[in-house]
Formats: sequence, C-alpha cells, structure tokens
Amino acid sequence: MEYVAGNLLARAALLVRLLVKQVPTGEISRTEVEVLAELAQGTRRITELAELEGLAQPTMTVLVRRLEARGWIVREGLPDDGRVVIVAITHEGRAAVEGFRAQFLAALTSDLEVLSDSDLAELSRATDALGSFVDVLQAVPSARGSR
Amino acid sequence: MEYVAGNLLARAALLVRLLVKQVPTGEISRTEVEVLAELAQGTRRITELAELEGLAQPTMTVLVRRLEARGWIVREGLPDDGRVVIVAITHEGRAAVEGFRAQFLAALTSDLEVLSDSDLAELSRATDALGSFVDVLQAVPSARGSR
DNA sequence: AACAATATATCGCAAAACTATATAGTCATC
DNA sequence: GATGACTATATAGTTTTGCGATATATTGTT
Repeated sequence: MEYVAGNLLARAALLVRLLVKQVPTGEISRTEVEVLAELAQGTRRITELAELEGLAQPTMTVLVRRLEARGWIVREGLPDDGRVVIVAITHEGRAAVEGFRAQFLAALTSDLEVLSDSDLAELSRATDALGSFVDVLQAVPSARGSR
Repeated sequence: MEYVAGNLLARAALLVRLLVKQVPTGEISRTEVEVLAELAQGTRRITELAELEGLAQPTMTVLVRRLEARGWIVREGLPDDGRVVIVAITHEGRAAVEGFRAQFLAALTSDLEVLSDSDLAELSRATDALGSFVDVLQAVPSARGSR
C-alpha cells in the first residue's frame, strides 16, 4: 500500500507528460478528448461531467461551450427542468475521438514496438487496473457531499 | 496495442486529476515532488532534469530556483565547466518528499482500503508497469536530437 | 408570493508550462 | 591568444488550463 501510494501518482503523472509530449496534440486538448470519450458512453449533465472528470463545474461549462462551437457535442435542455443542460456527443465528436486515438496510436507505435510481448501484456493489465481504480475514485465522493 | 494506446493516457490523466484532488497539496506542487524524487537518486544537471521530467529547460530553471529558495536542493557548479549547474537534494528536500508521501498515503488510505487484496496487488503491478514504460519513454529521445 | 435550493454561466485571477531570446562559459582553429 | 561556433542556463513575455466567488435562471416549498 505504501508502495502504491508513494509511486503511483508520480509515475502516472510523469507518464502523462511524456506521452503528451510525443503527440502533436493538434486541435484538441487532452481533457476535451476525455470528456468526449465519456460522452461516447451516453449523455451527461454539465455537473455530472465535471464530477466524473474531477473538474470544477465552471471549467466544464467553458469546456462544453468550446466543444459545442466545434460541433463535437450538442447541448439539449431537459423538458422537466429548465436549469439542466444535457450534453450529447455528435457524429463529428465521435470521429474526433477516433481521429485522436488513431493519431496517438501512430505516434506511440514506435515506443510500444520496443516492448516485449509480455511487457505489452503487462501494460495492458495496468491499463485495466487504472481503469478500475478510477472507477473506485469516482464512486467515493470523498470530501464532497455524498450526492 | 490499440487498447493501450486508446485508453492508457486517458485513464492515467484522469487518475492523476482525481488523486490530486484528494490531497490538499499544500506547500509543494506535484512536479516539485517528482523532481525531488528524481534527485533523491542522485544529482542531475538542469537540462538533464528537464528531459527526464518531460519539461522544457526554462521551466526547470524556474522550478529549481523555487526549490532552492525553500532549501530543498542546492545548486553546485561543476569545476570543469562553469556553465553547468549540478542540482543536489538536501536533507530537508528528502524530508519534504517523505512528508508528501506520508500525507498522500494518509489521504489515499480510505480509497485503497476499499480494494480487495488482489485489486491492490494488481495496482501494485500496474505501478511497476508504468515505471517500466516511463523508463522506455525516457530512453527514446523520439523527436529530439539523440544527445 | 416569498424564499431556499439547484444548475449553469460569468468574471477575474493564479499556476504552470511554453517559445523565443539573452547571457555566460567553453572549445576549436587559426 | 582572439574569433566564432557551440552549449548550458537564465530571463521575458505569453498561453493554457484550471479555480473560487458570485450572478442568473429555474424549480420546489411553505
């Protein structure tokens, strides 16, 4: 447990920086891709998105506005409740996510090729493990009100 | 390979944001901790540090200056070469890293406790895998000149 | 109707990183 | 041993990305 606590964050953060550096990110920011990827699984409210991504609500409002301007998402109202904004991904949005992934894969291929099969398998497992842990963190409201 | 390329970055980045959010970072920034942790393994030049951390050299210059002001590192010249700055961690610097880790562990414990033993073991493996991959990325100079 | 609560939007600001460039020191060559 | 190319670090200015505080609009409650 000490091991994980002492090293996971640092390594994950460093990994992110190094990976980002490899790819000429282009038109779309990392956070934007993540939001789009989240939306690819279904519509969300602004606040919901913010919580899932670990961002403040005002940040998400602005981000969503940007995505809308580029035609990657649409904002719909909820008939029952005029305050709510439902965000849904568009076809163009899905295409943008796919495009980013393809570009990223291309840029990363040279790095991944260096790895042995077992290293790659290990990295794949690690990807799963991170996903599970993210789910845990998203589930635990921690210092927020418990919804 | 597509799986890793498509998901690793997004999950790692999200994990970082969620984890950071859990800890009242306090006096020291994440990047600072990482640099100190790197220096705990031995002295480095400014440029070397920047490359290892995936940051631009001017960013590292400023960062190192901040760390020096707090007494966490010292800057030494190289007798042979007056241009070079050798950065070394101090006892206080090591203590700062330890302090951060302890604080981080405390904040994270509630999250890690939720996990089963096997999940935790998996996360530990993931931490290793990330470390290895980071090593690979640091070794491949990619779009830079090959030193 | 008045008031509290909720969802989103706006505003101003701060941190952290970047690019471009300046400065200072070294090395090679003449 | 002076000159110019090269290298290591520093400085300046800007951009990006996020935040907190607060405003606005809508809903629910008494």
